[in-house]
Amino acid sequence: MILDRSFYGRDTVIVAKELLGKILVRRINDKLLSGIIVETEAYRSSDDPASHSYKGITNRNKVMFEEVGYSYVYFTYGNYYCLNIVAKDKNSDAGAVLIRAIEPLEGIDIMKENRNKDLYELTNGPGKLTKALMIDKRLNGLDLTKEGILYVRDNNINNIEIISTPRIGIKTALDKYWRFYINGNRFVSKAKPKSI
DNA sequence: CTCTGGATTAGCT
DNA sequence: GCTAATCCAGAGC
Repeated sequence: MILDRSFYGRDTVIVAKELLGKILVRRINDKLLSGIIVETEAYRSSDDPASHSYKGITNRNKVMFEEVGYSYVYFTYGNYYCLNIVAKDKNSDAGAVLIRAIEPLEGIDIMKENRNKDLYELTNGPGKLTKALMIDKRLNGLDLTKEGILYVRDNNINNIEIISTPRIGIKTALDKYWRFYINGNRFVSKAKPKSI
């Protein structure tokens, strides 16, 4: 039921696409907060100038170089955390999938307390969903293939149409269409890539 | 040690 | 559509 290590041990771009429709689960004490992943981006390694791991290993990005299926949480723009899941095939030294948006399922009341916003503004962006789910740097480097405080459940979804576009908020590698989202889903972020 | 800019968001025009 | 807020990581000296 929980996605296992082999799911993440494939090409980062494939995993980004296949994470759409899966369920991200965050447990806080005995409460579950969850949502369907509706928007992702793939960030690879030395072949991807937009990736944190492009120039090699640092203290911040080291989990991207380690075992797949672990969380990579980083802080940005002075206010926000972004959640990634380490994913790469065995020929690649680093890679991760950024979770950009989810569709809330369980724990919506708690998400509203955390965000003080209406339903459609709770989790429709990478910095928004981490706030809604109370994800910060303390959750960096967790094994998401175990049923702990953060994991991803499998889910059977049919008839979704996947759109790919350049990634959001970057200035390089705009020729790589490594952002994926579920067409028509209202919880996808409203951000637009620089070129499309 | 200092400086620069960011895988963003909210709020204003 | 535009931009301030906000602070840390990474790079350069």
